[in-house]
Formats: sequence, structure tokens, C-alpha cells
Amino acid sequence: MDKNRELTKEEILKKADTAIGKNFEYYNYSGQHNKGGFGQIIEEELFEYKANSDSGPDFSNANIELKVTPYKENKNGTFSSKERLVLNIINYMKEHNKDFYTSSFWNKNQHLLILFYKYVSGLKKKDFVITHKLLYDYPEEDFEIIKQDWHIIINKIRAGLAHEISEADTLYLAACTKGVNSRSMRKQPFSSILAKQRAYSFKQSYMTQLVRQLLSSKQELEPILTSEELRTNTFEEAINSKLTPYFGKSEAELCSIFNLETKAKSKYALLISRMLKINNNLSHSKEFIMANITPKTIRVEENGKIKEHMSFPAFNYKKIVSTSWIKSNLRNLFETTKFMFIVFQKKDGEYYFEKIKFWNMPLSVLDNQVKETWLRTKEIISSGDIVKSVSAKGIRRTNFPGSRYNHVCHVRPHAINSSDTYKLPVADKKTNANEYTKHCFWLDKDYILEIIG
DNA sequence: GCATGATCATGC
DNA sequence: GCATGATCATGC
Repeated sequence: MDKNRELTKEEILKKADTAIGKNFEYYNYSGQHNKGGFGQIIEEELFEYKANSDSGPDFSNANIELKVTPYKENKNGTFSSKERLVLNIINYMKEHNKDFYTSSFWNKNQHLLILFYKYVSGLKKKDFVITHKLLYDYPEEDFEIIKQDWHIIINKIRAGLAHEISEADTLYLAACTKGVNSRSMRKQPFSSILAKQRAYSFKQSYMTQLVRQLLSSKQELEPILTSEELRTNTFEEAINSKLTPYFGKSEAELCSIFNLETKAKSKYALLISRMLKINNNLSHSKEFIMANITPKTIRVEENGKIKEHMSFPAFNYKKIVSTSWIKSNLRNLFETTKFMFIVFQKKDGEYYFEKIKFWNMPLSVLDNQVKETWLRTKEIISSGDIVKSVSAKGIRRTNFPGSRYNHVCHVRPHAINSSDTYKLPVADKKTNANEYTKHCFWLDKDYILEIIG
């Protein structure tokens, strides 16, 4: 049976083609299998070999690794990958003394055959249909970034920081947690601290772009950097060196250099786009979309302080009370988003472009202070204890954790006005309101200041 | 003066 | 119409 793992590339692709348009019931899916079951079913029922946990690729002769993964259609008609694509588990004790080309990652995943099926909410699993196949070979400029990502992960292991690895450390190739639960802890070579078991993975944002290229005829995204630029510099170095000529210039100077007359606040991101010589907005560039990088402008005042805290999307009260911290939107946001802080410093009444800083939230802060704020918020909502007092003018004071709560993260309104609301799961005790002004989590300005140093 | 609540502006 | 980035207004 396992001789089928010796198939040639052409034979494999031909067999894969026969799966297009078929659902999992066709392959005797009984609903008994676990989550990874679809991959296993395709291995056993379509390619007729026994699922294995070899360190080499599934098809050893053709050097192809088989993957089966879902995508979904969004309300606005676009498509997204439903998940990150999980590859092989990282053995911290072994991987650290490899180089990229001898790594377990490269040994197993040089060529991927990805079968995409369409996930539809409410549909039974057996009815999901395989709609597309992709023989994935690393595009040149992606490959340079993926090699850099691999080194970032490995360098963290070498520094004895495997327990601090986060998905947002890297751009396309990430180390995501994998295991039955968070208690699946593993040894690491240069620290006695146990680290969560992690696997190499392609980020969901990266997979989404693969799905879109495959399913729609839309133009490719506009890249900022070429593979040549990435060969001699890291991503961050390359971006920095493109911006360096403009450090120290005032907002007015930059606007005149780039012929920009807008007064809109978005002009900062627009200015950066011009400096990087791209036509689209920075946040729509290929690298920023695929790596899930969010640009944020920070203006430091003459006294060295920041005026405003940093806001995030408003949260849904009902959703928060029915979610655990581990599965919360907030944790997911900080675990998977890298930020590019664009820093302007005020001097003599004008803002000067000072520097940029790439940052993602350390897990130690995420699972301590941010978690603390989130849990407290959840508790307040579920107990109906939001409003503390109402002033004569009708201004409501709340019990939500404010900016003095823990110096990292707090809760404040984020709405068009006070009547811009979301429904409450439990009516507020003091006001009997069953909906409340939209609120969101904010990062404290002093914490931001600390980050940008 | 700063924390906190409320609101504005813009773009998709 | 709403999400998002950003700023204003009130009052302790």
C-alpha cells in the first residue's frame, strides 16, 4: 500500500484532480475522525497509503507534502483562509543546531500539494467540497522572507527564549501552538523553562492571499521590496533603509517633497507609502497584508509624552461573555498582529519624522496584564455591573478597568456617540439598559511610549 | 492636569 | 452604514 508514496509528481497531480468537486462523504468520511481527519482521509482513501508521522514529505519520491485545508466565503463575497496552515512540529532540542537547508522544516515542506475545500457554516463536515488544488512552490521574494522567519524562530530557541516565541514575531512562516492543550509543554535546550509545543505554520493572512490568487482573477498585491533587497537585508532593515533619507524631516517638508496637500490624518501612512515608492496605501501592500502588519502613527509631544491612548476595534459584549480568554478576539489580535509604529516628534510647534519601530506584543504581557483587563471586563459585563454613577448631565461613569488599572491595557468608549451601542447579555443593574455605548480595549499611552523607547 | 467619557472624520 | 483612526470635552 505504501508504495503509493513513490508516485511521480504527474501521477500525484492527476489523482488530486479527481478529487476536485467531490465532498468528503465520497471518501467515506464518517464524522468519527478528529480535526486533522480530512488530511488523513485523503491520504488513505484517495492516495491509498497509510497516514504516517515521518520526518520526510508524504510523497518521498516526488518530494511533495500533502495538505488539506479550508477556506470560507466572506459576507462581502471575498474569500479568506479559514485557518493557518499547520506544518511539522518543531523539536526545540534538535532544530537549533540545523541551518535552514538541513532543518526539519525544509526537509519536509519543500513542495506542498494543497487541496482546498470550502467551509460553509452550518453544513455537515461530510458535505464540504474540495474545490481547488495548488502545487505550491515558494515564490522567490516570499522565500527570502520565509528564510528570515525561520532564522528568527531558531534564534529565539538559541537564546533560550522558546517559551517567548509568538506568531507575530515573524512575517509569513510562524511558530504556532500545537497540542491537545496548553499543558503540552516541551523542553528547550538553553533554558530550564518549559515552552509550549509549537509547529511551523503559514500564517492565516498568508494563506488567505494564496486562496485569493487561486479563486479570483484579481491583480496581485503590490510588493514593497524585491527579492534582491531581501537577500542582503532583513525585512525590517530593508524598510528602514528606504525610510532613512527622510528621518528628521518635518511634516511640511515631506508634504512638499511628495506634493501632498491633504489635511487628513491618514497623510502619515500616505507619506510612508510615497517614501517606499508604492502606489497603494501601505496597509494594502503585499507584505503588510500577507504578514498581517498594522501601521500606527504616534505623535510625541514636545514634553516627550503622547496625548492619546491607542484604540482597537470595538468589542461585542455578548461575544465576550461567551468566549474564553484563549479564544478571545483580543488575544488573537495581539498574538497574530505585528505593528509598525511610525513616530513623529514635535519640536518648535512642528512634527518631525523620527523613526519607525516594528513591534508585537510579548506573550508575557499578553497573558498577564492584557488578560487581567479582559477578564475583569468580562466579569463586569456578565454581572450587569457596568455603570457606577450617572452625573447630572447624564454622563455615566463605569466600572470598566480604566487607564490606571495596570499600565498596559484599559477599556473606554469607542463609538460615533453614546447612542452607538451593542446589545448587552445582561441588563445593566443601575440603568436597566440592555444595550450600551460601544467600547474597546486601549493600549495605555505610557506603555506605547515605553515600547518606542 | 489628567482620567474618563464622548464624539468627529474619513474611507471602504 | 459602519469600522477605524483620531481627537475633543467634562469633571474629579
